[in-house]
Amino acid sequence: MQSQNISDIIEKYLKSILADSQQVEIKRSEIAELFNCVPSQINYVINTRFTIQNGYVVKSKRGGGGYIRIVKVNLLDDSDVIDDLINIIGDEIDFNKAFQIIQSVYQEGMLTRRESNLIISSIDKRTLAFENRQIEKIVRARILISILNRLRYDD
Amino acid sequence: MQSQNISDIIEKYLKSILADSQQVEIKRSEIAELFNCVPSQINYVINTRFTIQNGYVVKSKRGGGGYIRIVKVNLLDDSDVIDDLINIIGDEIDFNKAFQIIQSVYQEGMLTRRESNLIISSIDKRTLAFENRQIEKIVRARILISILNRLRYDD
DNA sequence: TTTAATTTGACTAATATTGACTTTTATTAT
DNA sequence: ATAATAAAAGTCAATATTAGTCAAATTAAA
Repeated sequence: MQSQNISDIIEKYLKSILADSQQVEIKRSEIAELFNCVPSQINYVINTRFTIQNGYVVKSKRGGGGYIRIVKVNLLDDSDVIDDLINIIGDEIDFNKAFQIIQSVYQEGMLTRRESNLIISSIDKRTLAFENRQIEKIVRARILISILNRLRYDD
Repeated sequence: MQSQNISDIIEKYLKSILADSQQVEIKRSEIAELFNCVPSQINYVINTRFTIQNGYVVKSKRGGGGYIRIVKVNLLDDSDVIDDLINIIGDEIDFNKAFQIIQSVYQEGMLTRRESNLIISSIDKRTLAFENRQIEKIVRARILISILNRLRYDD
């Protein structure tokens, strides 16, 4: 019923492989042919759905025998992870990126599902919609950073 | 059997589907065509009849393969307490009042201690400090309301 | 009559798709 | 070894495909 665009379908395909193994290696043109799309669409899928915020690292090689490899990474020490994420966030951040960050923090086990949902509510577009589009992103970054910093210590 | 305006008819149509399943996913333009109205009327119907107070959560995506999904959620018993709190908050709120509200929601057992602390981090004065003092309060009110609305239902 | 609800459409924003062109790497021919 | 060619993947901008917003116009209700 849902996700009828090719990008979502390709995403699901790749993630179904990643459910069983730590990484997946593809040949761009083969996947493009398999799903009847242009090769650059594979890049689009990777750039929008397999970012580091999402917990994936991508490596590729051109030329004969070229490939794209997507590796699922577990982030190591919580405190380092938090530093990295705060750096990624910077001074402003859009909702999609913020969502991905919360998602990966959740997957790290640093937030419960309920906590994640509450945070997502607090930073979503409707909540932070303003005349000034930039303020929205700035506020979102501040909230997120504040919460991540709060996760550095218990109670 | 009165008031057969298009909005009511569309509402009934969607609710008849929701009588059988937990959610309905539509393509805005298709429904608009089906009922011979402009696409934005679908937004009107959703905004006026499928709100969280009524027990619906709406998610959508634009672009190719876009959709609008309406999900029926179980409202928890605290839903009218939440109504009251949202009224108290209004359009803006200072930190102290917000803190009290979170505290009482915590004492009601609707938030864990950790959740409360995360929320407080996200709305504290430093997080929301702005040139304009009023914006701070407005943002705080929005965040708080958004979180309270999220507490109306589980998962 | 006054107010609230509905309808409409022009404009905006987000997301996806496509393809021409570029860059990198490997292989083959000289 | 070196140069030419082939075989990948990358980039980027144009276009297409949705949904969202907002306010004016219209209609219904009080």
